[in-house]
Amino acid sequence: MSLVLGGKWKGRVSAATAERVRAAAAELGYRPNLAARNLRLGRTRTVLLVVPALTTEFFAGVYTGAARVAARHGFGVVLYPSPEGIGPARDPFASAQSALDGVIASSMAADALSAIRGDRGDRGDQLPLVMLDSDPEGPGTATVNLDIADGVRQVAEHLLGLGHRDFLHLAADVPSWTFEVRARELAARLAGVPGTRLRTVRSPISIKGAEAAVRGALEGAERPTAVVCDDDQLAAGTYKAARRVGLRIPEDLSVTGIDDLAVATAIDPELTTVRLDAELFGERGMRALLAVLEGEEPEEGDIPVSLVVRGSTAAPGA
Amino acid sequence: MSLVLGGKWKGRVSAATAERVRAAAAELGYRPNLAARNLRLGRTRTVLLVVPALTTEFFAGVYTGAARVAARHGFGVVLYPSPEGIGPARDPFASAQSALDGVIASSMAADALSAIRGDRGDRGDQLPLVMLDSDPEGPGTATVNLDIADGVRQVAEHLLGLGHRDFLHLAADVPSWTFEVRARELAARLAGVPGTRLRTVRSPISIKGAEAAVRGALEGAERPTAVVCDDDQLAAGTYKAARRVGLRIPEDLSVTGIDDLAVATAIDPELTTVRLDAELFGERGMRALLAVLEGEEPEEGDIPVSLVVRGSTAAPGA
DNA sequence: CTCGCCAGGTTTTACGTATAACTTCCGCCT
DNA sequence: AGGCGGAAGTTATACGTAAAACCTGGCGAG
Repeated sequence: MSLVLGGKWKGRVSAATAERVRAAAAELGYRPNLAARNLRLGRTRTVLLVVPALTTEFFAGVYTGAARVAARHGFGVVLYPSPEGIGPARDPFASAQSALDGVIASSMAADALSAIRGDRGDRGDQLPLVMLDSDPEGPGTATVNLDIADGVRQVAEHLLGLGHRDFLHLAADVPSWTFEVRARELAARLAGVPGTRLRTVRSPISIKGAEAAVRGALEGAERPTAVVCDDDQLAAGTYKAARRVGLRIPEDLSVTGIDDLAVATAIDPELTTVRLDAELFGERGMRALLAVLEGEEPEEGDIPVSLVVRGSTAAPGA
Repeated sequence: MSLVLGGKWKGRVSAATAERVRAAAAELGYRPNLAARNLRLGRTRTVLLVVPALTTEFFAGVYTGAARVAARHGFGVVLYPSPEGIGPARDPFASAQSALDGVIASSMAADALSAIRGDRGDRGDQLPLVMLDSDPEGPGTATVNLDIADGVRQVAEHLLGLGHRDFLHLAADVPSWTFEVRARELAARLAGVPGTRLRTVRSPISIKGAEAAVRGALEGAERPTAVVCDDDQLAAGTYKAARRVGLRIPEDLSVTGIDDLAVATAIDPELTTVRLDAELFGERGMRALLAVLEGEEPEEGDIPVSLVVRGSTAAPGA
């Protein structure tokens, strides 16, 4: 019976019988029991996606992309949002280990990741692990990254081209490789231009937090002419702070973001930002994991990003 | 061995032996095999959450709340975003049926729901189903609702109190009980006040869509003084349309939303809206499902909502 | 002193699947 | 005609757990 549905009955069962079996299965409404199948096969066709928080469009997009590819291959994707979202579920990774074929994890889920690493360190079992947005030299069977460095370079290029020289980097206060890259790349690109100035302010990723964090830097004569934000939410907070201190965007202050979330076009003026294809990111992550499971080489190369120029950037003092 | 870890070894195994077993299990790094356990017990401690799309903060919050309660009871939550997000995965519900203990479904996931209903109709197996935001008289073992009617009533009250009489209802063009309630309740509340006018415009739930849909209604002398939106995203679109036609908010036009998403405070002025506690919604949904599984009666009563008055509403012609 | 009972421990079975191993039957070649 | 090979079909086994069923030995009561 499993032969027929499994599809590999050539030379084992006659075509007529196969058809009879199919008819009978349909008649009785037969559905294979997943638990039994998983037990027998020793694999579950389920992967774990570890994300920092689901409450952001970005990771919702990553999930959607990963789930789409997964479904195409008969896989399912379960989520492991970081503990602060779910509460103190002790070691859900370890307890679910036998129910997983692999893991995809964002480097932004640092806390969850350390739990995983700890567990894997204790014992020998190596569950395939694909890291997203993470140091290629770091842990993980494979790494899939967005070409954030290129995005930051494009932002710097754009602002320099408009004539800006006094920059403020509104950085996400989250310890993650992807944010290190943004800071490093921005500094590197600006270092080549004489007469530029680059200051940095850190903020948690939220509109309110960014507004509070950046406000002081926008007051007084020493204020920058352009604010480069690690994220669209930080940019939205910058809008609010600018309004508070009486600065017009883009006339008095240029602002850029990264992500191209819905909020980027909800605010006025619409935000110049770097578009990240979250769904493609998820797809690539899942494809990489599938490749690892098949024993193949994962696709190489970072995922390209693109600068979307909107109304929040202009020449300084325009 | 399973006895000790199961916790019900009183009168079966001596305390000393239980301790020895525990020590040995820890030593060997023993982890129970989930597939085998599920097969043996005939239940999986996994529930399916059916949502229209994950790319919205709201359902991300619902998931977070549901997952939190689930984790506390040793349950996991897997997602079934509607097909358009995932692609044509045939009948994932049916195929995963044996791997589920129950289902929580939003009425907004109409397409996915019909698949579920169809499958359940064919056969006798009744998987516990908790409906969210849905007609209490409709299908489902239990129903958990937000008190949207009360929220709409508060919005109407607030605007009437400010002196508004000419209303536009920007309605979500999604066939769902929750949106029917909003329309019905708004009309009912306004029907009691002489001299009021209520028009309706429909729009898909997106900023761009709303901007295009509402723009025409804001031009000309016949324009309303207040726009009541089914959702914060629709409100954000209304902001953009208002700006296009040169209307100031709130001086020329009052706008209200529902949800209290991040976008509500990102836009300027901040949006007067009805706060829905998405996480609590998810928690209640999960608790109801757990109650059903335990054979108990689910908690009664709608979840209260609250009007958050911000800067987008004022007296007409202020 | 013997029987019975019960705490404490060991063996057995079933869950539903996938597949290896085994049986049966028929036709064809030598 | 005998046997041999392969197609078609049948039976057996293992996956790892939970729990029922089944042993065992010691102690108290009659």
